[in-house]
Amino acid sequence: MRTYGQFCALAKALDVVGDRWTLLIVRELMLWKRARYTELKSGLPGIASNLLSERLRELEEAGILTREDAPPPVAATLYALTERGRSLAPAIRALGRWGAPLLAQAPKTDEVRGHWVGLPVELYMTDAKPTAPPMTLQVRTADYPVTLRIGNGEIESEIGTAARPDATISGPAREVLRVLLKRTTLAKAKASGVTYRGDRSVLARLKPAA
Amino acid sequence: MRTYGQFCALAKALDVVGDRWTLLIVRELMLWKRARYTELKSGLPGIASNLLSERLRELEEAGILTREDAPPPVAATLYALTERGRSLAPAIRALGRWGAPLLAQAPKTDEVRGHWVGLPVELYMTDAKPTAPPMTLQVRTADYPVTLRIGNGEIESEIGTAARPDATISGPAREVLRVLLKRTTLAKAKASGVTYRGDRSVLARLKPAA
DNA sequence: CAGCATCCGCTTTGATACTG
DNA sequence: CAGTATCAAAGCGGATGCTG
Repeated sequence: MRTYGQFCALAKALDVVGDRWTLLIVRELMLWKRARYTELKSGLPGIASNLLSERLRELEEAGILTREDAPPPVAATLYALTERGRSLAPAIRALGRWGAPLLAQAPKTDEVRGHWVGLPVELYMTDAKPTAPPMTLQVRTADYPVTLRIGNGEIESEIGTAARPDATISGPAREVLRVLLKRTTLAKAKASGVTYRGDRSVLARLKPAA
Repeated sequence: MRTYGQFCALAKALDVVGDRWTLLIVRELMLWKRARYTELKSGLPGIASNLLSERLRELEEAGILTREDAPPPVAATLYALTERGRSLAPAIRALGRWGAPLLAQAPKTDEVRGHWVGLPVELYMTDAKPTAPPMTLQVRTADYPVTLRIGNGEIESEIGTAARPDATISGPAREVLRVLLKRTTLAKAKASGVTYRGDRSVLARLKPAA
């Protein structure tokens, strides 16, 4: 491993997570909680297969993630963050907040994944009615579905479907994200292909966090 | 410039500051406020000269820093962060906090620069007596001197000497840093070559920030 | 001397192919 | 599906040279 060899906390952090793709792999694991190799690859468009496998090995050695063999029926390796890995959340949040304004000028050719919407919603939005009973919003875009659980003042995102969501929002990921982040209204977004079914008050519970 | 091509705030941030050395250059500019090329290079041991010049050009294009020619007498280029560049502070802080535990196992061969102590002190310490009049601590290590101004609940570090500091701490950078971060006592540090002259209450004003 | 630009050998990354 | 193998291209580090 190439290191900076500097007695500096920032340099030490970059020694571990400063390589290309590394923080994006951590992002994927934050969203997936537990993911298999191909799921990670699908969320990292453009990564070379050998690079992903090399990074996963380095991150395991650094104690950022663990690999565990799934139980017999499916026979696969599952990757998950360790506590140390999850503690990267503040850094990812800070970098994400810094980078968010750049999304406005993002080229249309940028790759989008439906499950990415979970990250900004968790990072930038909060529960507007912490004392109300928890609600569930199902997000459906082109690829993986995402379930948002809003309650107790917190928002959690999880990849997958919910049994009985209070509402469902569907459409192109970029437009759906704009609605969830309150960058546009549902009415305007409908023209861009966004549809919403169910309880409108779920959407009303999303509030920008400071 | 190589980009990830992902519609994701984190990826966008890494497109700009994810290259090798880039965040360390920003760190240097946070400490120097305004620095010339050779000053930057001295704080980035190991960087190739052409890489530094390339990164500076990229960062200027990205609006992270500006370059201005110093007034005639000295004829040099001065680099300084823009507001956008300074807004990377939360990200650097978060990454630094994450990396700090790794310093404990840092090899003795790691490079150290005296002015680096300014960063952790600004990031992790706070003014224990916000209402007391401001005080000044002069830090002297092998290379550049650093002035710490403690007052109004804040700590500011600046490279350079103060006219009449309330106290002066000198010695090897690593040991001085341990004293300032309260990882050891002044008495114990004296055995490692740390000396302290002046008002002891300056040191008492440094308190770990949460 | 400050601030690069050039050249060269080495390492890392990217794209694709291949295997249990 | 979950990687490993291969190889070309790009990036990096170190040395050196150039220009005010």
